[in-house]
Amino acid sequence: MLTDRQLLILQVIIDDFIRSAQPVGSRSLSKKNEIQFSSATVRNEMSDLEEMGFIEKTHTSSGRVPSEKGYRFYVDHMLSPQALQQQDISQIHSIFAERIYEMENIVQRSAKILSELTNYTSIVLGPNLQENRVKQIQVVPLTEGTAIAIIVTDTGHVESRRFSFPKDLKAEDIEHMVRLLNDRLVGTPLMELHDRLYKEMAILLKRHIANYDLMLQAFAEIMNVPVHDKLFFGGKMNMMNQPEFSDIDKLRLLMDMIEREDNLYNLIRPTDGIGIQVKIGKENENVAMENCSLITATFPIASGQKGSLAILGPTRMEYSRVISLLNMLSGDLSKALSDLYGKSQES
Amino acid sequence: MLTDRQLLILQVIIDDFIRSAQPVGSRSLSKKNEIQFSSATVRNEMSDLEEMGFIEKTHTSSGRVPSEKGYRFYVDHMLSPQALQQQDISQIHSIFAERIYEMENIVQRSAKILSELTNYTSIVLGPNLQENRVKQIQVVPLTEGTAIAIIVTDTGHVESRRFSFPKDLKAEDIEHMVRLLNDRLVGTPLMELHDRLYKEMAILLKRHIANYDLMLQAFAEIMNVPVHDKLFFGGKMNMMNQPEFSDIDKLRLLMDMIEREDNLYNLIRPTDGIGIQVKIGKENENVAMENCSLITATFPIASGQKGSLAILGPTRMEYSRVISLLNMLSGDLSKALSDLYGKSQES
DNA sequence: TGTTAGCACTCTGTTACCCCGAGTGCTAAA
DNA sequence: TTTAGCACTCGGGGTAACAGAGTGCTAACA
Repeated sequence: MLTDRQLLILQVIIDDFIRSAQPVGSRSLSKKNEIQFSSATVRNEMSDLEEMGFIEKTHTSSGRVPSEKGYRFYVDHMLSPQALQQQDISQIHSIFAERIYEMENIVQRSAKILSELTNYTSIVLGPNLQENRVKQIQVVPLTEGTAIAIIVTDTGHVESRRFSFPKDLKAEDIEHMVRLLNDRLVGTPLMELHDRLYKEMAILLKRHIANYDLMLQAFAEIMNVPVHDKLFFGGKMNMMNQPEFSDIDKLRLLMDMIEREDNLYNLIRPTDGIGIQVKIGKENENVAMENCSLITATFPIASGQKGSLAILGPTRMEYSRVISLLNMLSGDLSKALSDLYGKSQES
Repeated sequence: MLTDRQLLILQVIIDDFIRSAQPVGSRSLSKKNEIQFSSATVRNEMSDLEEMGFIEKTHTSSGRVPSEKGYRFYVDHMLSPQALQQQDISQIHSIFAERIYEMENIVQRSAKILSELTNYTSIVLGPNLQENRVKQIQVVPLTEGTAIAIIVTDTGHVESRRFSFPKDLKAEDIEHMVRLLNDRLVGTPLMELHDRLYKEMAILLKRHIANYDLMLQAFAEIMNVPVHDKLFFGGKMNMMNQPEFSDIDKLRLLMDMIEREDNLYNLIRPTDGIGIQVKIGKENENVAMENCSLITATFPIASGQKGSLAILGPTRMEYSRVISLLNMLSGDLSKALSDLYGKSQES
């Protein structure tokens, strides 16, 4: 469909525009080493490329700019997997250099490094808490009427909530209850906790504990873990440096969108497959992101869970580099998190 | 020093400028109801006020703008404690409407509400974790070579850290160690934990536990709680809406400064006294904040600790309203957190 | 002596205009 | 098929003109 020469020209146009953010003209193209024909020839080819919709003009007599279709084609067919610089590689490895045992910590550092390497905004979604299983439940009395309930999961996540209980509740009742909860609920995924508490435990508790309903209610509330997981960000402000957002209104629109986390969550939550997904401009179906591309890497974590890793940048993004970085980091993360999570499945 | 008329004019100028962000001219002033003299008279007075340094011109023939000295005078001598709107009050009370038992939760909500009410950026610093005392230490084994250590403090804060230990360490050894730690360390402020662990516990552990040094090292790391506390933000992006930051470079400078949390921490950490402190423009001694004022409210929490609550806005800030809001909220927070903290001191 | 009207002057922001440079499309020649 | 040449277009930068808002000063007034 496209001649070799057209491919070459398209490639050079996109590469150049990604670097400079300036429309690319025929004359400047013909001066490049890669391109041996005169500007007139280039002009003819550009005219064809424009007709096919791969590039467009910002006004009648301006240079050309890649269209979304152009970027799409570029990403689908013209991306040569670019070798990462040694520097980048060692930066990424530095995340895992220290022996870290907390998922949150690793994930947060990943987000930070990724945003620093790319100068874009990074978003990381760790494994789903909801699928964590209860490892141990504990209650630590704090004051006369309050205590801390602590749930430790098999992956080492600790969830704690303070709650109050009627003052006439006896300490031994609480201990008894905690024992019951542990006997019955260890191994339950957090997502089922609330239900099982009400359905299975209620009867059991009724039999053994006075005032069971208040306790039950307290616990039910504790065990209502948030519906979706925390997103970790890196370089939230980085988009400020992109010339496409020198207009403060566009910037505000985007920032507001980023802050609305549930919205963003839907955009990057793990998809069916594993691997890299690129969404360009309007493909994101969001006005605030019309000038943005979102590259998401979904990676497996032991026990069938998935994590994802995303970079939000202008459509004029360094696709090749970002994809290489994401591929590399998602591989490493996959291993590191699987280590944390997999090991603990044994027990 | 200032005549009544000059006071009046200064007041009106500042009020007007705070509202409109536009330089105020003599003609528009003389049209106001409060002001009964001609524009010429006003001009004479403004000339005097400028000579005294309370207002300044942006260029030779522009209207006047309050100077930092002007704001300072306004804040120090002309602020009439403004009654809050019922709406604001109920918004603030809504923070405490539900019975919440987590400091973090309350503090985060406070920051959010405060930023929404003011359209500025709010920063809240909760009570110092370092002064929390150990209530209970627990270890939950996770996999063969790793476990979670959990420290619960008297205020209900839960700190957890995953750590690894040599595989040949016996379960009973760990239990033994935990018992020892609890016997000796309950009641210790977190800030002393690390030291005491090394100085007092080392000898003790040596006597009772094989491989004590590895365990000790693991625990020491866990108990290294971060040096200063987490800051909670509300409306980080709100400054984008202020006309003084329509220049994206100024905005970037400010945002970078906000992200550098340790820097900010020094600006708002509790000062000697209790109450409201206003820092205007260059008084903050920070280039990024030249056009900003920072209002900090420091409030007491039971047990001699302090919290602080700050609003970062343009120098052209609604001082009166913000101060009223801060006064009110810091009172409520003081009570609420004291409740959480005070009660627990009993035990 | 304090207040005010009047006037000349100053500065900003907007609009209109011009011109240059960069780019295009088309045509005709190689 | 490629290229040189040329007419045309558009944006951006610079300048001039002008209206509007404001000031400072002077002189008159109460």
